Amino acid sequence: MKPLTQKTLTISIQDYLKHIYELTENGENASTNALARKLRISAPSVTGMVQKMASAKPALVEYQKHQGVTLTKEGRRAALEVIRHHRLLEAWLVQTLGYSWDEVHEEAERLEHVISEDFERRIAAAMGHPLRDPHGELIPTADLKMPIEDSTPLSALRPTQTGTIQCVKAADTGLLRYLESLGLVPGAQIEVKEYSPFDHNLTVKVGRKTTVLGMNITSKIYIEES
Amino acid sequence: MKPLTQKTLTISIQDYLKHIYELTENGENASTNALARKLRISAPSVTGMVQKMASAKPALVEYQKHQGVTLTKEGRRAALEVIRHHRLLEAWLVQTLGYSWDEVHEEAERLEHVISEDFERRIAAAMGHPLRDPHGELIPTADLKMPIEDSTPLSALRPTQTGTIQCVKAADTGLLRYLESLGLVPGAQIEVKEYSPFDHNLTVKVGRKTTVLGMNITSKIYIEES
DNA sequence: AATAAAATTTAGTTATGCCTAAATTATTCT
DNA sequence: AGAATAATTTAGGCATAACTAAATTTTATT
Ligand SMILES: [Mn+2]
Ligand SMILES: [Mn+2]
Ligand SMILES: [Mn+2]
Ligand SMILES: [Mn+2]
Repeated sequence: MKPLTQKTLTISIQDYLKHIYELTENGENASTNALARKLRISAPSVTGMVQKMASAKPALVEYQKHQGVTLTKEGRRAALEVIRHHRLLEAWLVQTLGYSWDEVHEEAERLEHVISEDFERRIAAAMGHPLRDPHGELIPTADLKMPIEDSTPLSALRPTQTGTIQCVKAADTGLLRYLESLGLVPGAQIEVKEYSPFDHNLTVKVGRKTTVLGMNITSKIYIEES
Repeated sequence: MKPLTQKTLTISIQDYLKHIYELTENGENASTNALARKLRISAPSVTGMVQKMASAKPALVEYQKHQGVTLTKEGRRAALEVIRHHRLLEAWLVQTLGYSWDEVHEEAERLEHVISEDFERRIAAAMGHPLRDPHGELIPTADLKMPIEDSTPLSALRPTQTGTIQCVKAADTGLLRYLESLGLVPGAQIEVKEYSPFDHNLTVKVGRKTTVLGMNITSKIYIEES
């Protein structure tokens, strides 16, 4: 009874799609090696898999030797499906089971591949169809469109600019805990106080705290300017 | 960082363990063919898998050619782990997402293999450590002991005996919906009115309804006599 | 343009977990 | 007991998805 258009994809393929989406969405090239690093799989294994995904019945990716892959319409839809599951699950785990934002990623990573569309609809409805996950990342809509993100990386701001943290693009537990301890969470008001050239450090005021942040961090925090 | 005692078992092996537990718990012999039928896997495949499970590092089953398998202490623990996940999940899906008792089984069947111990603890705590799932089946305790079920199959009762439905051992959606429509759900008070020998039908009064039930059904409904 | 370095692909293996067909063993019937 | 039947196991394959080592192609450097 499963629709022919949405033949069930293996967990591996779902993971490939998700990571290809993330790479290409950031403007990066989804090359074999980039994917291999991201998926923590050897490059030859990735080559084999992308070849398979390219020659699947409805192709999931377009693939040119030595050029990396791009998602087809089918592949993009499937990727957004997985990402929607992941982000809804993260929101659900925080809202109903008291997970903290640094604990949800790993759990969602496993659940995203096995929940039914019914489960997806139920948690979305129970939460009132949230727009963002606990890290502030946009949740693809039920019809699998990715809303447009209008925030800018903190790393692009300069002294006297102010704004609200919209989203933190990170999954690492340690980093997330550190950011939380500094008050760097979605919704927080910030003001850029200083900029050091060469090392690109930013001195940022959050609440009554002032902290110096390196590019490693400022590139992952997205701000809606005010 | 995963404890050596609880090396992660594959989803297939978890399913084998669960089905072996269910067969042996009901006093049935967990023969190759019985398992093959229950798991909907060919008999040769089952032979291969039980051989593997028997020669695993801490053996999960004891296996004698042509004699079927029994669980080792390790295997039993692992089976109860999966069953605890399944039943807690069913309860959770009903209590927090409004699933009906006939919808939960399939979803729990997939989730049971991927939730973390942390997730398990959180849903158990959130529900106040429930003793039974939505079908009334006992949930193994956190330290993986199966509580003792003292109810008896409805099929063993005779006219004038009364009791409360404790549990319905069924997963089939159609059957569960039918039983619900008759009020045959855990907690319902029933009275046996008539017994037809040879076909073993029972005429049962539930609330103000009276129904005739065949062995197929009465053997799956468990009663606490009163 | 030639060479060195990096990225990518091909070739050949491995582990899981399933399958069918054929052989074997156990059980039941005459 | 001997034959028929049923249950079980062995043998040989296949699909998926990983791996390493070696070959190839592309890109960067001199
Ligand atoms: Mn995440
Ligand atoms: Mn979905
Ligand atoms: Mn169930
Ligand atoms: Mn558990």
